[in-house]
Amino acid sequence: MAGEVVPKLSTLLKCFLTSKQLKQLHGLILVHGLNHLEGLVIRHLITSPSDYNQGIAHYLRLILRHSKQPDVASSNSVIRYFCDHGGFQEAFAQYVELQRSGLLPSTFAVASALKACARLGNGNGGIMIHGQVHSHGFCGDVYVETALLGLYKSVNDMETAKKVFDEMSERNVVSWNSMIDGYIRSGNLSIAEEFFSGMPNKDVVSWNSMISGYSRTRDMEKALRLFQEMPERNPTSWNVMLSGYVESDKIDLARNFYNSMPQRNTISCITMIGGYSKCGDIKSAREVFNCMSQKDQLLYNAMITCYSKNSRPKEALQLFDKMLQLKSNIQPDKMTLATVISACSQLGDFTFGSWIHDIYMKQISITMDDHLRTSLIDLYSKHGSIDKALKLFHELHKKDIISYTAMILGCGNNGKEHIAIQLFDEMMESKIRPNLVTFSGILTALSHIGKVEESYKCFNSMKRYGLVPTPDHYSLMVEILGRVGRLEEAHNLIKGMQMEPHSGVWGALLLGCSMHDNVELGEIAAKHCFELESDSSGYGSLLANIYAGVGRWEDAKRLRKRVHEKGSIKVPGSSWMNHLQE
DNA sequence: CACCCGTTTA
Repeated sequence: MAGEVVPKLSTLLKCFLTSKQLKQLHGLILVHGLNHLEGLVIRHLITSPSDYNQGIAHYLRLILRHSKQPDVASSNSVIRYFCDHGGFQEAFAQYVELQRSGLLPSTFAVASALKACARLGNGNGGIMIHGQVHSHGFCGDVYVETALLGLYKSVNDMETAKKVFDEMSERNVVSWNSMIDGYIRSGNLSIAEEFFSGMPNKDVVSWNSMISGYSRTRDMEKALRLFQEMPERNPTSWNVMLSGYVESDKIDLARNFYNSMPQRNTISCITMIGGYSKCGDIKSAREVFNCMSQKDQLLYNAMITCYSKNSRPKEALQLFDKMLQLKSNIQPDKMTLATVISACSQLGDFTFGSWIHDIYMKQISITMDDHLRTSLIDLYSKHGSIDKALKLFHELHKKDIISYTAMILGCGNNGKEHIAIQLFDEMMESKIRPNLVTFSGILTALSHIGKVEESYKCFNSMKRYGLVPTPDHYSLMVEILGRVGRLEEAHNLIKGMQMEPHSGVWGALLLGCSMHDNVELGEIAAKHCFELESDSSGYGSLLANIYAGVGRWEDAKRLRKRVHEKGSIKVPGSSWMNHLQE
């Protein structure tokens, strides 16, 4: 029977089969006891042009795990297939399984597993494989050794990478390029230069890496010189230059360069969108987006992020909607959803945000990761579901500055100030550097519980982290001082500011004055608020309250009338301004 | 086996 089936099966497998059809076919193979044909099915799966996805990965692992005769060749090819298609977790897991069943991996499988570890940041897994490399006698294989070098480079251990490099019996251009990339990423541009000039044969990647090194240090003159000198360019060369201009905030130069490019791919387009997003030019970003005829998921992600980052959550959600409506079968991924959840938080659309968490993620089988958790922490915090947010926070695999900050803010705004302080201390102990947003969060928490001296300590410590307090931080300090009635001190703090205070700073002082019926400083604060803000009705009411509080009913009445009539108070021509300017 | 893009916090 097998004699007949094999040619038929081979013919069949040459056709395009959906993964569902393949599963049915595989079922038939098992039913007829033709287990030796499983290898054929696997080979078809990993060479078929259809996209790699979790389903196929899962299915392949299932076949390998349950096949009667262990098939080393298939296992090895599958590891390589996973790795080449970004399934690093699966590649590593499959390698471990192969190892466990006592089979000998091929050099390609070892190299792939090492690459997978490098990409996953799984240093320990990689080091484990390194040990096995010795016992299997794979040392001397340039692919394996270069992958090993890549592993140490990816965990920022250039010392060991260099050791591997020095001990290699044979080096190829990739080994050299990997070293150059490693030194550039660790900020050792001069060592990278040495390797670059010392290597026997440079290829386009070597040149591109060096250009990206100069781009990173904002040295666009050197980058351009190298770009002009290089013997041949590929699309990456152009894109590296482009991202250099964007990174150094030279958006006009970037645009010129973009226009002069011989060909533009999705990456060029995403880079431009990112550049425009950074300088708030949403319109130009959208134009670039629209120009691209073939839009993929990454492009959508970039544009949705642009909207979200620039406080346009409505547009972000609209574009997300459009992305889903398309017939072109673009699936959102973790990154899309993290951004969309952030847009929901900004809008206060808790219903949609939690629907994504509770239902949609399961529907499209997207698993939770730390980025998603962080955006959900923010969503739940803003909705007041602080316990849910805390639960997510404790489920994080790696707490970073963003997640700590989101949680500190959430606690500070939901009556859990002491947890906020605790988290802040915990964060400092784990040597995570706070940023400006973190300080906004912790100062908010301290403000709510009236901790003046702690706030000062906190505020003054910003310098130590190379942070310059923004007007928002001054606002918080003024609010804290104002709350306890230290208004003169708050005023002095504002006067000592190195930058122009915005209306929020004076507004905080005005609020403090209204709580303590301080007319004198209240008028000064109000005056600044009216100058800085076109809609001053809120400030006007506050000042009116102060007048009323000290019994100046006429002034209060007159001011309230103006607020009521105009909704805003123009500085010149106000009858009571004369009084203020005395 | 190497180079370029997109994820989360006020």
